[in-house]
Amino acid sequence: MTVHLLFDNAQPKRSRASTRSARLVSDVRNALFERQLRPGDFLGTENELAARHGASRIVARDALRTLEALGIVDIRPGAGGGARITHGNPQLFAEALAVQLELSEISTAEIMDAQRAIECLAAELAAERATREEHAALHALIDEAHGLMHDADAFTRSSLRFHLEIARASHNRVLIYQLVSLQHVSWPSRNRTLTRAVMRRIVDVHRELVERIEARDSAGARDIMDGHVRMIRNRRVSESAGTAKPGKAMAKRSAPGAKKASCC
Amino acid sequence: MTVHLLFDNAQPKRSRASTRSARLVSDVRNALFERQLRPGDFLGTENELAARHGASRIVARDALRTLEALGIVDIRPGAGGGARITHGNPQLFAEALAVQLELSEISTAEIMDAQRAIECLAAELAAERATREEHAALHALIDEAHGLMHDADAFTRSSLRFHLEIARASHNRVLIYQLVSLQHVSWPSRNRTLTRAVMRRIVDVHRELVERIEARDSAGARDIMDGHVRMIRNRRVSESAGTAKPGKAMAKRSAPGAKKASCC
DNA sequence: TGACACTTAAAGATAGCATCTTTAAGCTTT
DNA sequence: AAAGCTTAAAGATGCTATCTTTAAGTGTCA
Repeated sequence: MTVHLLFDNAQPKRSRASTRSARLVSDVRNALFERQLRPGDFLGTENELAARHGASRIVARDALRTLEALGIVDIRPGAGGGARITHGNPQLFAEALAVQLELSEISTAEIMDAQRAIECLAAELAAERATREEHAALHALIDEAHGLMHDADAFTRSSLRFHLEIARASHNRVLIYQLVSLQHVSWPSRNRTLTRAVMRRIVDVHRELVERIEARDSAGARDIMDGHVRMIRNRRVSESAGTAKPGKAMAKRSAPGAKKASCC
Repeated sequence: MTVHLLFDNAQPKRSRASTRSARLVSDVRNALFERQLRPGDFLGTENELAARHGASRIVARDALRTLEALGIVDIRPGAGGGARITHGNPQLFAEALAVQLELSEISTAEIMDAQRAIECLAAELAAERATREEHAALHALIDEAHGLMHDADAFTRSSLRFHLEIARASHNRVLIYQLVSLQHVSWPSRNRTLTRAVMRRIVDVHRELVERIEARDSAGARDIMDGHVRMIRNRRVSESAGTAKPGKAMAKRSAPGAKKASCC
């Protein structure tokens, strides 16, 4: 793997790349990509790290805060504590994507298109690979949604779980990670303009989708999912058209005298 | 947006969620999702943040290290410096995904499947939306690759840029972000077992792909990309089968006496 | 225009206290 | 003697305070 080589020239501007803590972070990350460090390995305590690098505790602390935020290490206080390399944490990654999409001011349409790509493949692979247990789980979620048609919010959440379960049935963790991320930014958790008729149609489509998956009809599953997500996309886009995002005009360049933070 | 609501119950264990710096981070992130803070806004200096929260400078410093790692703020020293909300940074997000995939010990096959989903949609959308300039850029990259067939490494890098250019032509930034991320972990930057015949076939496929894109044939473009990425996937999987990853057996649980870091 | 000093703010160092967690010793009970 | 509970000690981060050094703008004066 030569991943770090690709990243090294993408460091923040200039100054931050040359601080001692940034170098420490870089060392750890490179060691990780070179497989010299593996999940679960003990990295050291603040004082050990500082001593090993001939720096003060502040430097080690800064580096650990960064590594922690990147989801690379897990820090525990107390005897036997210290920093350890974590096992993966999808949630954290989902958050990173959500933040970046927010900061980049990306439109709902773009997000939903990407979601379509993920979900179509998930359906396709689920048809090829889903187990009997996963088939049963999907049926259970359909029944659950069917029983929640009186509560639009609960119905939406159940439907969200259904889509996620299909990704699980694809047995591809990358798809799961990406879907979790995109759902976080694209699915409103409440008050959709959701009529009873729409709910019924959604349940029908879900049911048909599971039929194709059980029949191991990957092309059919993909097609149904494609149409389904396109429908969702169009609903979302027209909904968010009302609550138009503040355009770039509001996001003033950081000129001298830019808006001061009144909160935080 | 109610994104933060979804995340709040996904905080790290327990201890770190209740520190002063973690609360400060949380405040800023929530303000961001609630649109009280926008890219470019000035957040304050270490001392200002500390004073505003009635904490010491170290607390503000810890929080800023975390926010910086999350790609939320940009910090500059000197007069007129301090912390500002960044505009999006795709690179940083790509890195986050690369790290998580590494830590989760995900297989090449999983990554390449996900990449197929992304690239197929990119091809489809590129066929619908690409401009004349983007058509020209694609042609230029094909010519470039054609002239680099004597150098397998350079050919590979050029080919990588070609795929990325198609994502750009899709005019969907989410697809671009995701492709950049996946390429970082899936594409070897050198010494593939790349024969002249394979290179020629790749150039041919790329050329055909651009033809379909120019003809606005989205289904055709998707089909070609699908087959192309499947081929790449199979090559990668068989290549990585030789250099088998160290299995979970090596990643010992952080038992007392787990491997000590010899580096970093 | 260019060199130089001044100001601002982060980077880094040092010392110390506070607080929380885990470990382990010691005691009790069965 | 073994199991379980209590408690004390040790270990590590959390937080504070103060200081020096370095980097980045800004303005001044030649």
